[in-house]
Amino acid sequence: MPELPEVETVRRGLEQNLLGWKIQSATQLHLRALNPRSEAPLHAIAGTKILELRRRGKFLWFVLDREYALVAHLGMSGQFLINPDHDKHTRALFTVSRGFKREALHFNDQRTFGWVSVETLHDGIPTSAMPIALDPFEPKFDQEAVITNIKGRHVKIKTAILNQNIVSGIGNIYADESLWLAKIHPESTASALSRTEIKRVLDCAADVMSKAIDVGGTSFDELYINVNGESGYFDISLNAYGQEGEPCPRCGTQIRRIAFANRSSHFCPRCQKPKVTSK
DNA sequence: GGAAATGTTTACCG
DNA sequence: CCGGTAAACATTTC
Repeated sequence: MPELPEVETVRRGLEQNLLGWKIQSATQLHLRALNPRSEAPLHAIAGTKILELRRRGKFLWFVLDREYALVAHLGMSGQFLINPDHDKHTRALFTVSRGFKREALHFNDQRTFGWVSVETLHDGIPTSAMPIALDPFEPKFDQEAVITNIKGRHVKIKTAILNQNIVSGIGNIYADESLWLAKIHPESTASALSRTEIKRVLDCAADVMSKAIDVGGTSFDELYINVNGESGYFDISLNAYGQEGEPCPRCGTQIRRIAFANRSSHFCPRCQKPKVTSK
């Protein structure tokens, strides 16, 4: 469940189910399941208690009653499942307990781009998330600074908002949805946009992701589900992403799909006119 | 068989 | 060194 709203959905699910629980065992089952930059083997967190579940952008971590935190990035297909009825693609396995209760927490990941790691915290942030920018929902998110940063770049606006070092949490779905809502063409040059337009994109991103969180994120299939296996419902609210050929909900013009960085961009050719400068 | 899929890292270039 | 771009990573499905 990969973008900010899906990661937040997982964070809430873990929080509701496992806060205060003890991690009895932590086992790595796949070579790539542990981030190479992990500061300790996975079993180093055995015996710890889960105090807090935190998130920045797409990074998720368990605060424990020990020096180390359990950090996770879901990549393209990672998921946390509590007592699933299958072992499909389980890359790491945790046994958790509270009193006499005992449950299995699976980290599953079909495409193995996701990972877990054991890391120290620095001012509350794990080492691997240090270079990651704040996401739009953090109280200290400095929108003015982000606008200035984006305005100074000679890249497509979509590239800028996907850059996790500028603003974190936005992925391909919510980038397309944010730009559609803001009426900005994904290939517009960032520096060619006004501060007002860039602000609109950021405001729309927060708006879209907030609404997605409210309904449990976007689930197209079984790959993107909550810790209890439930799907999110935001897919029915998508206006641009995956809507090629469908009428734009605003003006009726057919949504167009174009290639973008080994993937796709979806936009309304009438509502979203490109604003481009060569250099 | 080719293309595409909700992500990040790395090498490479000017 | 910097900013920017493109390929690579792995697996599955259409």
